[in-house]
Amino acid sequence: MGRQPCCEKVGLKKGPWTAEEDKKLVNFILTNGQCCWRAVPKLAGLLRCGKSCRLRWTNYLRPDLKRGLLSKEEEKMVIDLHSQLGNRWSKIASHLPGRTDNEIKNYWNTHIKKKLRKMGIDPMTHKPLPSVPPDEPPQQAADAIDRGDSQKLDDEIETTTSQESLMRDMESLLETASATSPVHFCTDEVPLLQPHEFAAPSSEFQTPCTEWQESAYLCGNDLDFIYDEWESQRSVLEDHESWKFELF
DNA sequence: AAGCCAATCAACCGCCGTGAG
DNA sequence: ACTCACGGCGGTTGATTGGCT
Repeated sequence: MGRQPCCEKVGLKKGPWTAEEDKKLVNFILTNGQCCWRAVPKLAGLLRCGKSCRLRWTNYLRPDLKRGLLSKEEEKMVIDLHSQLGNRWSKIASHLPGRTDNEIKNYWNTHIKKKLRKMGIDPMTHKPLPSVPPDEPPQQAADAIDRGDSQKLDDEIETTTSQESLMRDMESLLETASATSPVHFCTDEVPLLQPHEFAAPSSEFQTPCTEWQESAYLCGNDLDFIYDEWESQRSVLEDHESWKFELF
């Protein structure tokens, strides 16, 4: 006997969210806060699975989300945390305010993984990849020799040399990150947020709102209404304990 | 201009841990 | 102790976009 589906799938909409659906979801959550996700679509008038609503909110509509590529510092932190935690994206994301696990996972798979490999570092173990012995040129360089392609050969040598120096850079970078990171824990011991860490003073509470317009712009949808809603209902939110918990 | 391919990222799927009954 | 529903997580998929030929 299999598990019951999380919701009735018949007649539910799938695929990309429309601006109209976003509007409904945001309006509902701003008015009611986050309650039982299973009930959200019904109450908000959405033909979506509760899970889908939660995902849309946490990964895209939440007003405290940052947008755009990760900064150098964030990237360093992700690499460092990944070396300690592995693919525990939500744990990694919890150390990067405004970033979601999905975003970090995607960024890792599309950018960092590639970058580390290029530098001769195994992205899973964070150790040097099994390399070709120094006296044996890499295959591409060997091919260049075979073809007598001196320019290509120069390029390969240049690449190999810069890979070595990049790898040294990365090693020292990781050491620095480990030494300076405020995060100190072993693999199975992830610190929980203390109450003072998420109960933000009211001045900080406004920070997400200042970024909201830009987020709306960057995500391409017409989300000005969300910003307006957010502003107009902020006083309500400030009294809402669950919101404080979720946002900070 | 058109077709192809790779990169990107939002969204989905299915499993797992947890807590209530 | 057990079952079940729920939220959360990580892996994967697929639509879209941009670059190249």
